Order: sequence, then C-alpha cells, then structure tokens
Amino acid sequence: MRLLIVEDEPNLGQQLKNALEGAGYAVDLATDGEEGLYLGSNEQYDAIILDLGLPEIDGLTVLDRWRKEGKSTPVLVLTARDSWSDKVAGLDAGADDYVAKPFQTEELIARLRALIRRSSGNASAELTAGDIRLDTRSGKVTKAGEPVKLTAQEYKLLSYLLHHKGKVVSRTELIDHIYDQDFDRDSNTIEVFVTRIRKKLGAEIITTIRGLGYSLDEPS
Amino acid sequence: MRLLIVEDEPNLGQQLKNALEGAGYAVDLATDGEEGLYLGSNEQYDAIILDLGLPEIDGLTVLDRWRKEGKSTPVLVLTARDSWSDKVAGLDAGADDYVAKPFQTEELIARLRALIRRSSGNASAELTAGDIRLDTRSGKVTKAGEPVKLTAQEYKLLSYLLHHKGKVVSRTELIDHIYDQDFDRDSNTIEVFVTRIRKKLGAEIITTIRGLGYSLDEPS
DNA sequence: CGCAACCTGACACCCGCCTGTCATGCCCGT
DNA sequence: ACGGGCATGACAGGCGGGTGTCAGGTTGCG
Repeated sequence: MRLLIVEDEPNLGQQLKNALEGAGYAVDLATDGEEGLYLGSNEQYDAIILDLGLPEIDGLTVLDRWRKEGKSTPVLVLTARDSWSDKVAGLDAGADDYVAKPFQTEELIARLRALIRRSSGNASAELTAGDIRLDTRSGKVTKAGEPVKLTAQEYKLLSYLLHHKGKVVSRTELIDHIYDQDFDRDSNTIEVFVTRIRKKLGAEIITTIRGLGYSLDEPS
Repeated sequence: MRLLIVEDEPNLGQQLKNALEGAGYAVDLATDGEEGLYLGSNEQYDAIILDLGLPEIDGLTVLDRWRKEGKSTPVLVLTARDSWSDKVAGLDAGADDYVAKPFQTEELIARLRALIRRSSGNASAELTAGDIRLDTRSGKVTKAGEPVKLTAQEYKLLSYLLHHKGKVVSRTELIDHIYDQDFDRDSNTIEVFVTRIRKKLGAEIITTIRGLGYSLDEPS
C-alpha cells in the first residue's frame, strides 16, 4: 500500500512518514501544496493524508482539483482541533475522514486502515482466500490456522493482492503500490517475491496471467 | 543453565546440542565415556544427558562413578525403547529420569526443564521475584504484568539467579553456568549483563555483594 | 585517603535475515 | 521449434540487533 502525505511542517511530515513506513506502507512526502497536487494527480496512491493548513495553495483547493480530475483516491484530512468550518468544507470537497491535530499516531493509522479497507470494498479487517487469512490489524498471516512468517515486502505484496482479490494485477501496478517513487521499474523483484510467497503459502495461491500480471482468486 | 551431553553417535549428539542451544542452554558435548566422565566430574553442570550405549566405558559405570564422587547433578538417561533392564539398573545407579530412544526433542527438553526445576527445589515452571515473573516454558519475562524483552544472555543470567533466589552467586559460578567450556574467564561480561538487566527490570532487583557476587532476593 | 571492586556508556564486531540482482532454465503460445 | 515471458536458485550488500571489550567514572571498604 502506497501513501502520499501532504504536510508543510517538515518535522511532522517526516515523523509521520517514519511512523507509516514502520507500519508497512510505502510513503511519499510532499512538503507543499503544489508538489502534493502534482504527485496526487500523477501517481497511484492507495490513500492520501492531507494537511489543510498549507502555504501557497490551500489544502482544500488541492483536494477539490483532484476530485474534479476524477481521482477517487481516499483522502484523510488533518484539521486543527475543533475547526468545524474546515470539517464542513472538507466534506464538501470530498474528504473521506478527519483527524484533528494534535493526534495520536495510533489513531491515524487505524483510520487509514479503515479507509483503505472501505475503499477496496472489504468490510472486515481480515482478508482471506481459501485457508489463508491475513489480519491487517496485527499484520499476521495464517494458512489453515498455522501462523506463517512473511517478511515486510512479502506481506505488502500479498496484502495488495488480497485487497484486489479476483482481479488481475499488473507487475507495474504492484511496483507502483508497494514501492515509493524512485524505484527501478525494470527489475524482477515482483517475480521473485511472488515465488517466495508461493513457496510459503503454496504455489496455487497466485496464478500467473501471461503478459498481464498476477491474480489471487478464491480457490474453486 | 549449562548441560553436558554424553553421546557416542556424533550425528545425534551434535543434533541434540544444536536443539538444546536453541532452547537457551550452554552445552558441552562428550563423544565417549571417558571424556564424559572427566567433564562431568570436573565441570559444573545443571544437568547431564547420558546415553547408556557407550563404547569403552559403559554409561552406567560413568553414572555410578559420579555418584560415588558425591556429584548430585541431575542425570537424564537415554535408553533403548523398552529396555527395561537398563531402566532398573539406571535407577539403581542414580539416574533421575529416562527418555527412550527414539525420542521427540520436544519431550526431552520438557523433561530436562522439569529435572532442573526439581533439582533447584522449585515446584512451578514460573520463577518469580517481586513483580517479576519468568516463565521457563515460554521463555518470557514480565514485570508487573508487562512483557519485557530480554536477549538470550540476559535471560540465561536472570534465569540462573532466579533458580538460586536468595543465594549469593559468584561471577565465576555465573560464567560456569551460562557459558560453555572455552570462555575467557577474566572478562567483565557478567557485570555488563547485570547492568543491562537492571536497566530493563529495575536496579533494585539484583543486589551486589562486594567481593562475593550477586544475589537476587524477594524484595522486602 | 587510596585502592580495588564494580558500574556503565560507547564502540566494534559478528551474525542472521531481508532484499534486490543476476544467470539460468523452463514453459507457453505461436 | 523458437522467442519472449516467467520461475527460481544462488549470491552479495545492507541493516539491525546482540554481544563482548574497553576506558573512564563511581562506590565502598580497610
């Protein structure tokens, strides 16, 4: 899962980035509205964290533009506490959730998870396929009840596939969502990690669609 | 906790050693009866695993000699399955427990734990002092209910002190029981690890007895 | 007061795991 | 059967945590 943070206060921004990377996300950080607008329009994010108090371009304007461009990426807005007007304006502009500053990183991460879950159409914090279960809360995976140890990247890849169960996911899409901006596109890491996941969870779990990508389906 | 394995079949011996080191013991391995006899007589072990089917000197003879020397180290004997005569003879010679070959490593470790626990006069698998609990089964430690992360060596040291709660334990004794044979005696690691444990569990837990060693007491 | 015992922060090494790269081999579709 | 796409084993660099060493400071005893 890949995120964008748009936050002009560098300390807070970096701190957030660290926390979210620690939670297993790939994170890009934009330090002003313009950069944020550009990245949000041109890159693929699974969610965006947007601070409203930006210099240059106002956060609301940024959000508004994205929506007008047809971007439906879920957006979580950071507002000053009790700033009711922001909240209302944000709602109108198409924000999906709010967190008031100052906030607990814990809470923000929980809401993010919920946001991404909702946007991928899943109701539960558990993603499953066959006898495989992935708990997005604890970050743990089991197969037939037995815990399976996955590394960070393996987890991200599996998690993305589960969030898009049944759909075909291209290698580029996976790279876009698992890594942040600067990553060598012509690398075969995705293939390597697919192999590693198959080795741990069984080869049948991920099917290859030649020329298109991979797909994780409910076994028949 | 330091163990001696006396086992002539090299594969099995090494395998056992690995398993037991994995379980957090310091392990010496003797591959014949003579070496076993010598080590068992001259080193400090918390328990000995003795295979009866030894070349040169018979296992029973070894055990018998130790007992005659007044060694009370608990001994766990490995016997061929259903070899009832071995069992009886072993009992007479002063063995403390039996495991029939082939055995589950799991079971052997469980019996070892029980053996060591009994020999140190503790009834339970939990060692405690004040609000600190150490579960020898799971290898986990808590302080006031909160889990505390200890490294392998920290755990061994704490565990040894808890097994001898209230007694003064010298630095050499600690080295003897925590490390295996070849270890630099004039090193200050013990001091270092005492410091580290104090930092994690509170300075009051281990008291220094100047010139003699350390002692872990029930707080008053 | 002076010495020895002990404490403790900093450091460097080592080791295991993770991760991306590469070379090679396989397999499928044409 | 051939070519491109994919699979996979092996490998090296990096990173982080654990461990032992050391130096300098502190403490307590005679």
